[in-house]
Amino acid sequence: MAEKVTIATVAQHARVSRQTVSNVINAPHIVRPETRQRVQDAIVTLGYRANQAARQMRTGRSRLIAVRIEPTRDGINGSVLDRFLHGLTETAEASGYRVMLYTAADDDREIATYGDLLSAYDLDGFVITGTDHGDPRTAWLAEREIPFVTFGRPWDHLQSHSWVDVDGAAGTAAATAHLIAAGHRRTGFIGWPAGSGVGDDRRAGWRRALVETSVDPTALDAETEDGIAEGARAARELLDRPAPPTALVCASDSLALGAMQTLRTAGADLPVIGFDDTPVAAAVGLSSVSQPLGDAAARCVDLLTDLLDGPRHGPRQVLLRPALVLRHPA
Amino acid sequence: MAEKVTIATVAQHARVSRQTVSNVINAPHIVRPETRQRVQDAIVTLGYRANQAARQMRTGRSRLIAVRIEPTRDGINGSVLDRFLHGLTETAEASGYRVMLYTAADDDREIATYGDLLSAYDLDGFVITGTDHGDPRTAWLAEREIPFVTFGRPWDHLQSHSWVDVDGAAGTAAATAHLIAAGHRRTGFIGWPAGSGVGDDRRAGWRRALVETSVDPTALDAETEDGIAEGARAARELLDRPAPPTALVCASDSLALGAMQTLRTAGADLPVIGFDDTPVAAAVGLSSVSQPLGDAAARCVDLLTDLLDGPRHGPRQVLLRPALVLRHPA
DNA sequence: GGGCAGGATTGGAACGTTCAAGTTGGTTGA
DNA sequence: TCAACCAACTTGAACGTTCCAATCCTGCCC
Repeated sequence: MAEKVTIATVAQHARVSRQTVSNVINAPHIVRPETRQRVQDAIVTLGYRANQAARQMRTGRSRLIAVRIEPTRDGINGSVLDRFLHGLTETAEASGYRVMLYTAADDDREIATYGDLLSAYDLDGFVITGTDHGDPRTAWLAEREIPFVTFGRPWDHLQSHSWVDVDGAAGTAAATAHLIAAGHRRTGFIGWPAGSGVGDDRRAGWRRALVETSVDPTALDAETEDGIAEGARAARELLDRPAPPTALVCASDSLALGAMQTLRTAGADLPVIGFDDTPVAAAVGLSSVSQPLGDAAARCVDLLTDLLDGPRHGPRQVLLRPALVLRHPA
Repeated sequence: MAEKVTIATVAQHARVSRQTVSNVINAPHIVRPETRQRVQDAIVTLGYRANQAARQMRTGRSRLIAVRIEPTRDGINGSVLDRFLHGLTETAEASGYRVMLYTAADDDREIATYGDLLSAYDLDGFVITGTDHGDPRTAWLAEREIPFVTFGRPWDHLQSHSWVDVDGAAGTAAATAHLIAAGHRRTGFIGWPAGSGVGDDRRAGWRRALVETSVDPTALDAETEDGIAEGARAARELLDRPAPPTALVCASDSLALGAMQTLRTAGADLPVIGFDDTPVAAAVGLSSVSQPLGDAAARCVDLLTDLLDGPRHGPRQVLLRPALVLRHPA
């Protein structure tokens, strides 16, 4: 094992003081180019790497950001997190940050974990996913002025903190417009009960697209909880109506998958478009609205590092457009 | 914001020295019970939490373990990582460790990242997934005596380091036995080309189950790369043989899914069992061999903390039995 | 040539913890 | 009676970095 190389080793090797080495690293512009070069050479030669713990103790900053890894929800939608985490880690690395994971069974314990992570590890910031109306977590963080970004809009006060989200309405609108263009004026929708921000948003996009072509959406709308069985049931119910839809847009791939099952057993051949572009959709040839998760993760890191490193400007928001992925059932 | 509470604050409050507080935390048995209680009360009252950075600087240990988050492979099998990570994080927390993520495009860069993580963050250990024959990463770590555990057997020298794995052969054997018990003596297998440790293992289980009932496996075996289309092709090829199988076991859910497609279009109704129990399998009602990922993750952490905290004993190995999840296609 | 401004560099101190080497005070044993 | 010992606790130093204040140059102007 090689000797431990510290800032002092580098200083000695480059015949300068510790502080000058530190300056080369943290404020290169105040060091004379000639000296800077000599120090940089020494750093490379010795393979020096700044010790984060020591830096952290002095500065109080850890260059660490925390993300919660959720106790795998229904599984079918869960795999979304994978891609998001990967994007997050990758972008964070590029900005000199690292990602730390944590879990929590509920909001209260999650908040307790914040305290722990902050005082024990000096965490710099948080990325929060799956926010709800009046989320206690964001309130807690905001109150203490701890930097954080949410992936998902706060549906109550849109401007109060930084967030990144995907424009679900634009996604369902695009899906609906695609079906209308293919001749399906009566495109139905299976979505979640009103009240969830995300669900309402996705329904709104579908509704908008229909209204734009002067079709009344009310008779083509089905509300149900998420799930394959629920989707199947809702599809059956829609087909039994007086003027059934000739195509379907769904708020999730789970619902869409259920709908496809109903259609197959009923021998009906309506096009269905899901939401989230999960692996399942790809596997069964289901068209779906795809969230740009890599981008979303990258923007989350950007907004967070903005809060951490950047000059003091208020919170920022980013709304990304999803893409429509068209497939043909096998 | 509350005043920062350090070990000195606690010491003052409990009328003891810093060191005694430190002892209460790290070596309680050497402190008189009475004093210990007083210190512990002070800790609770003040809400003291040991600063990791300071501890780390002194001890050289970070209580951090690193896991790679992979650049989402084919998606269908990828969602396995989610559950594994969650289990890892949860168990690590219980043992007082935290999980840090990293990415790397290839083995070389992964090794470079090890160096970075070790010298900058003083990482205590690594959990490595997806190991291959003669993996350069494990060699690098072993050479430097850095604690690590792999999820997946090293297929060359089984005893050289700690690992956790799932007994794939037991899984396919159970699946095959189940089908045989249902009357399918000619149970076929679709697996990957010989040479991959995991693939060969899964094939071996199927083969063993057949041989036990005196059926010759050779004519019922198909080799192909992983993928839905490949699975479909292999199934067609198997069905065209002189004595086609009456049931199928597959090395992955992707292959199984492809096989199911072929069977449906061919109007054949053979039972199919996949491997990994991915969300896709659950969605389409595919029976599958389920890996106990939560357990596996927990055991990984156990073995790693064993290496880190425990008394010096050699590497250990854990082989977990997978479970057969039976479903009925919708 | 002496004074001065300002950029470049330096040395001491501090962050919060644990290690190593103490100091106390009480008990044992010859 | 006093050395030796032990348990319980304390004190100073060190980990590697950055902050802060001080010092050293260098060139410029009068």
